[in-house]
Parts: sequence; structure tokens; C-alpha cells
Amino acid sequence: MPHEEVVARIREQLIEGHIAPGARIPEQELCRALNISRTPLREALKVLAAEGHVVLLPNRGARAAKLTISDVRELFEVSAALESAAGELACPRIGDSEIASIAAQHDNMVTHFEARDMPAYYACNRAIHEAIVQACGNAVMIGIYESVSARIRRARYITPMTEAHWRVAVLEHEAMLNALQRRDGPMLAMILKTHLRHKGREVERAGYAGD
Amino acid sequence: MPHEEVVARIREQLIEGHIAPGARIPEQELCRALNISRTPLREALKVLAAEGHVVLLPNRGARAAKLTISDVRELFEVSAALESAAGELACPRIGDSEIASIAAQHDNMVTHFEARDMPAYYACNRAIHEAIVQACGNAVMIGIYESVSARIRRARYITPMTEAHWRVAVLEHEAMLNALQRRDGPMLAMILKTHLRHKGREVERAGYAGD
DNA sequence: TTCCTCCAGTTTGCATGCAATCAAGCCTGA
DNA sequence: TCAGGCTTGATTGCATGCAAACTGGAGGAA
Repeated sequence: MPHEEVVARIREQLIEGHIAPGARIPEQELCRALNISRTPLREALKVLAAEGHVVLLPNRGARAAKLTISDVRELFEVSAALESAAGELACPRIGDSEIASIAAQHDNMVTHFEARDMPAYYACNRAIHEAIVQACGNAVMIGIYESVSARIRRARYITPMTEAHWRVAVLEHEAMLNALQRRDGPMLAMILKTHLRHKGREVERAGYAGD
Repeated sequence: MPHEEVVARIREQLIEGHIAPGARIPEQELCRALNISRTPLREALKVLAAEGHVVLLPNRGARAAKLTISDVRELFEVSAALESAAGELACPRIGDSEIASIAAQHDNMVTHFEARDMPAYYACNRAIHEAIVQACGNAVMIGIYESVSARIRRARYITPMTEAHWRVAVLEHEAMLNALQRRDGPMLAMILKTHLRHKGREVERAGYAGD
């Protein structure tokens, strides 16, 4: 198993919550699970610590990072900065077919909203946000966004919404798609910033996780 | 020597250019230089690779990352996004004394500009930009900014400026300080974004490094 | 009872050793 | 002479061993 994959596998376990936030990460157990020795595992943990998924306590091992309420605020602020910038950059760079694909996903999402199918809604929602960032033509931005985004993924895409907030979110997405189709970068950036601020507040209010 | 320090030391060598961009990083040599064995060194290299300072070639060792012209563009775009967001967040959060300290550094900077002392100017310049970000009250933002900023530090703070561009930069800094003192977040964000776009273009034009 | 001290078991961090991989020079055949 | 394959030395990636640090609990003093 190549080094990259070890990191990816553990990262996934952390993001998906299979390793509970705050839980100790026992080296030996993971070694057996992944069938590798301690050296590559420890290298992976160091990398994940640099990414913020893991906290390393000197001489006291690794723990899965736990999101505090202020982590959530900070991560949403950073996400807002990155997504809005990415959206603005994407407007002049994105291709027509990509816009069409986002529009299609948007329509799907609205359908799921009308059926009040929140998991399906969130899946489309996430796909749209990621597609916009992917279209920004900036690999560094995409990488950092993915890293930040991963840390709040569960909070962001699992927190239940009230009917009222959900409606607002859908309206904001309508506006986003509109701005994107008009390739109005500054407008898209503004909407994304507002949208993310709303989302962040809601997650904070909901207790930022549920787990 | 604790793990953190190993990473910091090598990172500094890379940022300062003591290890040339693109140069192979010989494990054994660094081991002797830092007086550690290969295991902690390799862990550090993995972390630096995750940060983008180093590229790891499977079975072929580590090399110091080399900035391409598009890396420079991308990093400046991300910097602009982060600094402008940080500036906007800082306006309501920054304390009066911090504003005063930035104003003082600004005055210093102007003095150095008038003396056309570019290294001293850049030192103040960098201090101002970092102080603004530091004031944003968002540790995640600060961390990511520092990481991104480090990768273009040399390009950003070493590239010579033409007289005309230099004058514009100083004017932009006047406007920044002004907005900050009025705590006008959106305005500060806008100025920072423009300022960074200008700087990025200039660095790209100048050949993005000089080394 | 409560707090402190000490000790055994476990875990971490690092050094080292070994197999696999790679770079480079040499030999062979044309 | 030159192209292609092979072999040698060096380097990488990983497994393991060992010393230092921590955890938790038992025992004793106040």
C-alpha cells in the first residue's frame, strides 16, 4: 500500500467519523488494520496532523481532532473566503458545459428539496459547491479548499435544517446559478459569502455536529 | 530536537532558499546536519510535502519545490482571497492599539520608501500584511495564510519594483490604513484584493523569483 | 478518608538493519 | 563507433528493537 493511500484511508476514517472525534488513535491497532508497520503509519499521522485532522500530543500519541464551536466558526469563515474567491475566478474561466452540468445538478437538488429528501439534497448541494471550486482554475485553491472543507464536511452536510432556512438556502442557490450563468463573478462571490455565513451560523446553532 | 523544530528548520532552509528550488534533498546529509536519524527526517519531509514546500518522487527521494509561473499566479490568487477576507474580519475585531501599531509601521514604511530603501520597505510591508492577518481572530485562517505566504515569500518580498509600481503600492497602503482606521471591512478587503493582484502581476512579469 | 509517592505495564520516539528500487557505468554485439 | 542490456553501488521505504516517557493503580502517611 503506497504512502498516499495510507494517508487517504485514515483521513477518510476520520472524516466519515469512523474514528470518533477526540478518540485516541492506537498505533498498533491501526497497523494491524492497515497491515503496515508503525513507521509509515506514523508518517501518515504527522501529515494528517499538519492538515488539522489529527492532534499530536508529544509522548502521548495522536487523537482525532475534535471540532470546537470556534473551529466551526473559523472553518466556515475560511470556506467562505475560498469559495467566494473561487467562484469569482471561475466565472470567466468555466466552460459552458460545466455550467450546464451544474445547472442540471441544481435542478436535481431542487427536486430533492421539493421531496424534502435531505440526504439527496445535500449530495447535490455538495456536488455543486465542489464543482464551482473545481472550475476556478487554481490547483492550490482547490487543494486548500478540499482540506478545509473536509474538516467540516460532516457538520456541513449532515446538520438538519429548519424548513425556513432550507428555503432560504435554495433561493441562494438559485441566485448562485443565475450569477454563474451570467458569469457575474462579483455577484457570485457575494452570494457564496452570504450563503456560507448563513450555513455556518446554522451549524453553530445546531450544535455544530451531532456527534 | 523536537519534531516540530525539525520541520521548522528545514522549512526555513527551503523558504530562505538555502536549499535551492528544484534541488535534490539528500537524506543522509541533512541527517548529519541536524544530528538526527532518517526516521524523524523522513517524517518531516512528508509534512513539508503536504505543505507544498517539497515534492516527493516515489523511490526517487525528495526535491525542494520549484515555483512555476502558474504556481505564482495561483498562490497570489489564494493570498488575495485570504488576506482580503482576513482584513474584512479584522476590522470589527482589531483593537485600537493594534491599529496604532500598524499605523506606526506604515509610517516607517513610507520613510523607507522615501529613502528608496527596498529591503527595509519590504520588511515593514511584510509586517503590516502579517499584522492585518493576525488581527482577523481566526487561527485557521492565520495558519493557512502563513503556509501559503511562505511559499511565495521570496518572490513577494524580493522582486524589485519599478518606481511607478512602487508609488502605486504605497498609495494602496495609504488607502488600506485609512480603511482599517475607519474599520471599513469591505473597503479594506477590496483594496487588499487589488493590491495583491497588482503585486502578483508584477512578480509574474519580473520572472517570479530572481533565483 | 484523602493525598502523595512509587512501581509495573504500556506506549511513544528514534536508531538501525534489510529488501526493493533506481542511476550509472561496463560489456557485448553489430 | 554506437546502441542496448546487464551489473554494481547507492538510495529509498519499511520493519523491528530499544530507551525514555507516560498511565494507572497500590500502598503508605497525614
